[in-house]
Amino acid sequence: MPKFKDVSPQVSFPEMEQAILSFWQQADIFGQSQRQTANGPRYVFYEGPPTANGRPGIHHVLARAFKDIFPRYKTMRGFYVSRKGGWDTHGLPVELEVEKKLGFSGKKAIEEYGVAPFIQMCRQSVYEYVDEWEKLTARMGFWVDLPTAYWTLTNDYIESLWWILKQYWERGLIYQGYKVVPYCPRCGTPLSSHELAQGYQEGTKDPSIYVKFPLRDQPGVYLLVWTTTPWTLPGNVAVAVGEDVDYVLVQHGDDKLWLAEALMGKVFEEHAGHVTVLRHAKGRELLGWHYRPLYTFLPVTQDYCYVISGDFVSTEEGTGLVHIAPAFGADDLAVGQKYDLPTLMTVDAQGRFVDAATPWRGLFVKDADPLIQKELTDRGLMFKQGIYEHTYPFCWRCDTPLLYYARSTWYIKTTAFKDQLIANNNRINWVPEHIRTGRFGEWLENNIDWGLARERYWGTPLPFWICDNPACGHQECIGSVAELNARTGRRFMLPKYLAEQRGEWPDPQQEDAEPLDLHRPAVDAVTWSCPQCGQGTMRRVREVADCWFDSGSMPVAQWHYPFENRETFQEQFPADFICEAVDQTRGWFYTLHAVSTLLFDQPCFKNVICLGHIMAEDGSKMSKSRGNIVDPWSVFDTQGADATRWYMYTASPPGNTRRFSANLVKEIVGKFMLTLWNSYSFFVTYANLNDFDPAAPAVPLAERPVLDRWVLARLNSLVETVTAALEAYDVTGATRPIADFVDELSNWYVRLSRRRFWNTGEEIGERRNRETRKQGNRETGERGGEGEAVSACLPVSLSTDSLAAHQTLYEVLGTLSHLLAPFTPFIADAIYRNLVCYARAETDAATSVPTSVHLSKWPEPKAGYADAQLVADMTLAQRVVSLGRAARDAASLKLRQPLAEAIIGVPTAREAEALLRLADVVKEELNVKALRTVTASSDLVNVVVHPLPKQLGSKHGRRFPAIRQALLALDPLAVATAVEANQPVTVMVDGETIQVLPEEVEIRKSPKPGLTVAEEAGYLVAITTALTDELRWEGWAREISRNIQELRKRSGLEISDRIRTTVQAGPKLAPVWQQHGAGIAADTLSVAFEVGVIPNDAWTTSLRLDGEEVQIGIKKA
RNA sequence: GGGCCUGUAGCUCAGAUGGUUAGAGCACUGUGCUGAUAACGCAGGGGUCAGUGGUUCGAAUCCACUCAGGCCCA
Repeated sequence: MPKFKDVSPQVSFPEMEQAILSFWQQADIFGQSQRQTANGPRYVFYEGPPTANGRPGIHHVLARAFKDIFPRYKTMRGFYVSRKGGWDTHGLPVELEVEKKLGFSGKKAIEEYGVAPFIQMCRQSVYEYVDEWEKLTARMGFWVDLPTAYWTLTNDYIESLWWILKQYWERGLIYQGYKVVPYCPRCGTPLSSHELAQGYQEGTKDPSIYVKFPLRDQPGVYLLVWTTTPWTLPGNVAVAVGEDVDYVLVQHGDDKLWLAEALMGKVFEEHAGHVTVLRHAKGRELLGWHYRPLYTFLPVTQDYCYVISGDFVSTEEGTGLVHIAPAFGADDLAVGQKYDLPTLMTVDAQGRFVDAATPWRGLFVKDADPLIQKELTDRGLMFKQGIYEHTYPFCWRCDTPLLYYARSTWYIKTTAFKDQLIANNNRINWVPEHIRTGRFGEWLENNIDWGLARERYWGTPLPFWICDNPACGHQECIGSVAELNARTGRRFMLPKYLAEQRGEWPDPQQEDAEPLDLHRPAVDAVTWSCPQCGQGTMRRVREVADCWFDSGSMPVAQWHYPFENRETFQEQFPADFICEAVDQTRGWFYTLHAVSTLLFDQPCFKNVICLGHIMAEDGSKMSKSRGNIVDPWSVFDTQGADATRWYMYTASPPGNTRRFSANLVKEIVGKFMLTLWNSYSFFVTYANLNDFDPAAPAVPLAERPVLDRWVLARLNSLVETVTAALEAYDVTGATRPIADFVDELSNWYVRLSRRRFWNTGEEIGERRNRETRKQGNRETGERGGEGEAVSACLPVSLSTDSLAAHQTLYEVLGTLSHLLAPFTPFIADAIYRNLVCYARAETDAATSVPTSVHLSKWPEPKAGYADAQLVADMTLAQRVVSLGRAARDAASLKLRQPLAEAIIGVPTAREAEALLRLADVVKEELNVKALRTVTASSDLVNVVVHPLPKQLGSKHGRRFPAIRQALLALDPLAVATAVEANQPVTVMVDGETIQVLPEEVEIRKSPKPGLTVAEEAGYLVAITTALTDELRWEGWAREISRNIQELRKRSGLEISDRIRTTVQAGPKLAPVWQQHGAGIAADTLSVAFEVGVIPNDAWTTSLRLDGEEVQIGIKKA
């Protein structure tokens, strides 16, 4: 007879996981799972590429844990899921890391060092932690195809990006415009947001000036405008107001001034009493009013200098009228683009006024501030001036105040696709849902063109070449190496990634070809003479692409589309599922969406899980400086990867931030992992003892006891629930029910069914089993006695009842292993491989059972198992049992002592009936001989009428309190009797007759004094406390059994060891031996049970029962 | 400064479309059960449901504002 591998309840999950890992590796289970589904329908997952120039942290484990679920699940449903890995390699963080290593600060140092060696170091730095990433990925059981991963730095990848840009270029979607960046005039370089964050200084003093802008068509009327940067005024092109802000026109001296009403007090604090309000107006009434430009240094062709609307206008400070200079502010530039206003570049790259700004030409802008203030005062346009203290950014290197400053740059015209972006977004299933209209939707609504260029080194070079003849300026976009060859007449060849890595390029096959790395500086050296003017040279622009463009293009570029893999690309686009943390909404999620919408007018992904961030256990941010980082390895090594994953799935909904610590994972081990493991270990122990054969014919469902049918009904609805939740990408909805099920499996099903597993073919457990067995047989009889046929072919050692128990638990555990496979892939496979593979492989090599749960099929619900009524009834039984235990506890009656009767009161007759159907379970659990339900009129209980607010309140609204009063005023017993008879009750309210239906009130029974009861919300259980001798004897027998078991355990006996038992006690105990001796012997595997003198070499124990000393001795038989 | 999210017991989290006694687990105390369990049961302490105001017969739940934390954009 086949046996399962023995399973100890003591388990080290990390060790178990290591064993499973090496099995997966050696049998290539991941590969097999893909090969066996190769012809299946496609399920597409995109890996959001991490950057491997840092160590993976616990937040990466979070994302990878969620990513892993759906590919595994879909594979089990027969889909082919390719799961190409990916690495993000370009970008400023990499450069900064290398700068730090080299001790550099700033682009000047890089240029002096040399761009070529610099990017070589960048290239090396991105591989630095790849090993560690790969190890962690494998250890946590995230199945992703890393050997074929895409790398954004490969020439193939870059060529695909060039192709995309060329598509955009040809459709006129790429243009040169301005972008406002924080800029250090001394270093001559824009600062990244990282750098910016380092240099904020509080208490910075700047001028605060209020300037009068004269209205063109209303002499003597001015817009009062406030600014802290006088030097930006020559760049002014508009004044913004808030449409819904209240403005006033006030008379001040000879001037009429417009400003926000809310700011009058502040602005006129020195002039209180000298101001008269002439007019009120909403901001929108001012829109379009023109004013006379303060300065006209630069030529302007379009309409400008009028009042526009800006949603950024506040009435916190200033005047509520905001000076707009698109060259010197991001809001300004955005609103300037919206209104097609000119961008007046009055300042040069060193922060000095340009020549056209004649009064201040060549002057550093900050130095010009006082001169401008004086000039405005002289012209009578200065209303007042002062000093303003605020927090302002400075250059972290040289401490120079930064200027917000428009730089020429390249844009992708995403705004032209705003409607499509929004429409496509509405086709995406976002988890959590609010992201679609909230964070992401808002972002799309306020879409601005994508600033594509970065003035850096390590990135995808923009493939734009411009003729250096200023008179010509011819521009071209190159979309492939072939095009580059056509332009230059050279024969460039792109080194392939692997060859690149090994230094094996150029390819000896193509010796005449010229290897070209598409990165800077090599690509910068590729020039040709201008086909347009014939005089200039076509030179590449110096910028590289925003690295978000790299990753956002991965659906195309990971396949080197369209140069290769055209079919694969078609098959693998769009993605069914992606998953990253919320910070990616404006990052990867957006760039994927934008690239795809502009290129194909299609959403790039159909379902997306957007994860919240991980916090430390105390809710603070995890950071190196706080020293509260949790190392994933430390958790994997102590608690295991399954438990870590399970914690992440169940702790909180995916979109929420979640706290994390090894302690919280430990809780999962105790509560979930071990509970499951021990149910499994329990099964294996007894299945082996009893020579259970999984291949034996199944006991028909109808013949299985109610407990079996209950757990199978629960299992069936669990399969439905988990499947439906996974289809909806609801991870919490899939996992929490599994956790609940495991708890009930262990603490209800297994606990109540234990004795059925003790049946080893002798009369073991006979006595205790009688009731359960009887029930099973009774039902068999009712349904036509099929049990006979089944019993006939059973191994002699297993009764039908015991076989049913084994088969039921076997099926439950097997199905559970499948349901758990996507979530906790290790324990799932450990259970599966032992229960399903191990025994079969020995006996029946021909049976083709998949060798891993990850190669097997997702379970289907079995309609025949469904039994909602039974599940509901059992819930009621559990509630009653819980109350019954409380009642016993209150009476200090040990559970081991059988009692005569439990009296149960429930609110409805329907529930009373259900309870009687489950009487055996309840009696067993409460250790009582009989069960009785009581009605409202019973003299054991008082009844309280509880009008149900939900029903009555929603029906009668404001009259509910009066109806409630009226109901409570009636005789409760009369109401209760009516309700139990399903009759309505009539009450009078305000002279009106109102019928209250039975379902609109609840009858709560509460105990009359003197009973040992427990009561909750109208459910009550009372226990009779009187003991007869018979009951007492039975209780003693159980006490003795328990002591013998304890002694067996203490003596180191195996569970299956037989013993010889001798007991020694006074005559008071004689009836116990007479009536229960056989039972005690059976329970304790005693082949001999004697009353007499205890042998010297026996293990012994003693106890007192009702003052009587009982000596017990056992020996191994 | 703006947008989105979060705030319920010491800790982690549940609390359909509002319904009158706000729940579970961990931890703590007592007690019971157990030849599967590192478990489990029962009982106990522990809550101004972040705050204020509103809507309603009725608010943890809906609305407004405020406070705190997170993320993104300025």
